[in-house]
Amino acid sequence: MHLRQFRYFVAVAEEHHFTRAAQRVGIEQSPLSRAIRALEREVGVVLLERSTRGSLLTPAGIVFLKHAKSIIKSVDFAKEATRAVAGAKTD
Amino acid sequence: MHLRQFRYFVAVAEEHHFTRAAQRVGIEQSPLSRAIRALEREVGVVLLERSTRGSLLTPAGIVFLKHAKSIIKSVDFAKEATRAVAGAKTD
DNA sequence: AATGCTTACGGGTCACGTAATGATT
DNA sequence: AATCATTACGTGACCCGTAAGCATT
Repeated sequence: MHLRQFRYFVAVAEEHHFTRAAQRVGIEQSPLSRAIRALEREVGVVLLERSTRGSLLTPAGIVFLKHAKSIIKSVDFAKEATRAVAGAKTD
Repeated sequence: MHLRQFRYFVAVAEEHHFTRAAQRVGIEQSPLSRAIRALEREVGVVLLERSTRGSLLTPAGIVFLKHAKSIIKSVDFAKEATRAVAGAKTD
């Protein structure tokens, strides 16, 4: 499970649209579609309801989105906090 | 940043020893060493103090360890919660 | 036909294992 | 010499982009 997948999923969830989400994260629709499928496979749950007019979150997807955003923030914060400690030591 | 790296790091941090940590996570010392180095490079901080008798956490490593464990738990919980919602729907 | 997502294929990067090397006791 | 960690090298898996395909409006 790569953190990249979390960011990809958040983008699709917020855009309701693979094409726009792909532009937002800087890749093409095709690899984005695969990445989301892989994520769904890993979690074992369908997170998005695809249609010809875009993609909406399933109830499970809504739950996962909340967690995913929180985890991304946690990771960023972990890095910052760790750097702060190291910086405080070396400075 | 792969979540695997978090698990690897926790193993080394808790074992104070690359060889034992490698056994614990099911890979060899060599790739484990590289993975930890890559993690340190990505965070931009030295997390472990290596020696011939093992490896101990730096102050920054101690901080990162706490966050890493928390994040791993969060990810596991996110999956469980998401599955629970999906399960509740289909059952 | 147009839009949106998915599958097929080829190429580059990444992660692993084995083996050799470096460093400290 | 023994122990612990780090490069060196080759192989298999993974991720991306391009292109073709399928479904719905």
